Amino acid sequence: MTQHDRHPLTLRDVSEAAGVSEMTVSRVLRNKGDVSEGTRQRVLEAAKRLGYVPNKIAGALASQRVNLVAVIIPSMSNMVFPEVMTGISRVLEETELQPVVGLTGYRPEKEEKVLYEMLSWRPSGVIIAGLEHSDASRAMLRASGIPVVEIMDVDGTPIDSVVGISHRRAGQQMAQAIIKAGYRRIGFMGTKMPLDHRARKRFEGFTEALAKAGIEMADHEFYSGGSALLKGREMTAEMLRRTPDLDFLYYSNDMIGAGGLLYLLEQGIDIPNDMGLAGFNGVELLEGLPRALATMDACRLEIGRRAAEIIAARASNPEDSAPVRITLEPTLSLGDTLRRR
Amino acid sequence: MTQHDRHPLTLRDVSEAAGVSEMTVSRVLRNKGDVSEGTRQRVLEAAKRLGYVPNKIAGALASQRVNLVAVIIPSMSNMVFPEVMTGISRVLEETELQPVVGLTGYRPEKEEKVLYEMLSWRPSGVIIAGLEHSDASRAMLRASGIPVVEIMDVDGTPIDSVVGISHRRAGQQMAQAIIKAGYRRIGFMGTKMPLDHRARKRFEGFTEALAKAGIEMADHEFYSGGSALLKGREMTAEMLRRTPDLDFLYYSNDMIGAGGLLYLLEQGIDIPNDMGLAGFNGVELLEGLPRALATMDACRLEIGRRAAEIIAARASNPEDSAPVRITLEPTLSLGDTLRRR
DNA sequence: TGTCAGGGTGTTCGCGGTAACAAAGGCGTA
DNA sequence: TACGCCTTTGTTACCGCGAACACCCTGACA
Repeated sequence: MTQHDRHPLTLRDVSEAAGVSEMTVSRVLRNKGDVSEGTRQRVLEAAKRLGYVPNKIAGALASQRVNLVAVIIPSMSNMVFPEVMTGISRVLEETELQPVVGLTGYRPEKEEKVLYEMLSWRPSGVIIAGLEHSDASRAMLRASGIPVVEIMDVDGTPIDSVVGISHRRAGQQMAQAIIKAGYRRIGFMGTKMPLDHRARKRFEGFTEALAKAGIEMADHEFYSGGSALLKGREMTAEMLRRTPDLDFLYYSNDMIGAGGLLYLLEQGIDIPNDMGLAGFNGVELLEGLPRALATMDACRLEIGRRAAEIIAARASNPEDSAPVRITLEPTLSLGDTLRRR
Repeated sequence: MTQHDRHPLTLRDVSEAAGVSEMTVSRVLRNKGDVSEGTRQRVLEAAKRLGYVPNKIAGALASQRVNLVAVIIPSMSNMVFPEVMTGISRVLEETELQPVVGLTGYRPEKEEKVLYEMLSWRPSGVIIAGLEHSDASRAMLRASGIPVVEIMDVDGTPIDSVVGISHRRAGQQMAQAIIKAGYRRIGFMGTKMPLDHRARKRFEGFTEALAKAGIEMADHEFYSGGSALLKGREMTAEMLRRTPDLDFLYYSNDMIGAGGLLYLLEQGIDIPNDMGLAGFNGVELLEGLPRALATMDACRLEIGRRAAEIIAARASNPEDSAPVRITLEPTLSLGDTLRRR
């Protein structure tokens, strides 16, 4: 099985070993066209014996088909995108398509580079997070002529198809739920990420809804970097020192929310009566916490699934190229940290 | 910039637009060979105006060079592999190489499929988790003729290069630390993963070292699936009900350890005096916990970094093909849950 | 026995680039 | 002015495979 490091194996090597033409080998290995059972076996045996692995580069060039789907997301380290990926993979596993991930780190110029790199492999489709892209990125996507699905967010103008939730509305709904529960002195903690448009939209929706109810945000703080759990703990301590009369803390993600929750429990504060808490995302982690944190599910799995379905449908039927817009509804779960009235 | 959906753009389109040959365009876009500043500008302008993105498939076929590195790992959902990826990315970002990830779900047959798929793109190197692979996988890797780095684990026989820690020894060291601290009634909780060879080796090393000290494990339990934090909580409760006289709990990962820690704190148990705890991995998450869990850093970032360096070195200098073996030393951190004597 | 249909196999060509070499022009120098 | 050298540009021949088509052979049927 070992190569005496001659030239790399090609179809020709297999075809010679099996005593047939290259084309026949190609047909056997792709299960395309009719090949008699006898030759099929001979070819498979030869391919296996040689340890032949087809060259998809050549195949893709010849057939003008690439079974890759570019997935362009900011990061894999917070809990949200891995779950989106899971949704995508589940769907694509049923097809010939394969996801390939590119990370942008929330930076538009990196996004542009990654996109360029990805498109140069001529994928069958692109799934990309967010609706905000540089002009050049937009131009590339449009010029590529392949299906594009923008995910996570629906507040804006998509290039082609889009699957997501309205983060603005999510922020509003959370504010309404908090007000309805009777909280009035509300603090906010979140990531300092001017480029995380979805966090920004939630924040804007949140303050808007507060304003509409005649409430002004009592305090807020932004952080960046570090262990989110620890940051949540530290920021909570600091904010309560600074603004002791708060009766509610809204966190831009569940991880810092969990840090705040652990801190407050240690301080012996009565949750949710003296202090209410809420996060955002509905991460699985929360299940093990002493109290269930109020949160809002961002439909991450579903978003991935739907986006992949759109790409898969278009790949198998390129004529059907009508853009799709899917707006999912996040569900609010009150948990144990938002009192019910 | 928009295409009137004619055929996709090629070098020829750019060359005609710029009034030069295809070869010259190719040279400009790759910064290869001498091109006069005048034509260079004309070509760049034309390429930009048309929105041309080079076709790497054709380029790779012609040049027999692919700037991809296949990274084959079990999963992205536990905290360990994302950090390995970070290490890999940091190094590869300095080069022309790009990582492409494939997930195996700890299943050898999936690994084989993913590997086949990856190799069919003729990457410049392979980084693959673990030393245990199917015969077919091994054969493919060897036949590929490209650099292979097996990571995470060094207890076994590598195909080519290897970077990792000895999980067997890690288990032994933890056992020794626990015994030295005076604990005697020790329980173990971990994942039920017959295919997670590294967890198994740690467990074996752990029990071996206990045995050598004349101690038998007092209780153990394995879980699978679900929220790790919650599982840690539940298993801990159950184990203490079943075996109330335990004085130490060793968890196979930090996440279930954190669940156990939270549970025990709620129960008002004196940690680390009445009960000691330890996990494995040194995840960042732990920093926000009420107590720092004793744990052992698995050198994940460093492993990723070193593996990528090996691939990068070989890619830039293919003659230098001597296999490398790197054994990293995990550092034990006692935290607040393992008493010091 | 000749014809036709259709399964099984081979041949040709080109996908879109790049390596290697060839050619064209500009320049200094003998 | 002729020569050679260097810089810049073009030409040719693939890279490994698959689409399209050509071909051969066998068997059913008239």
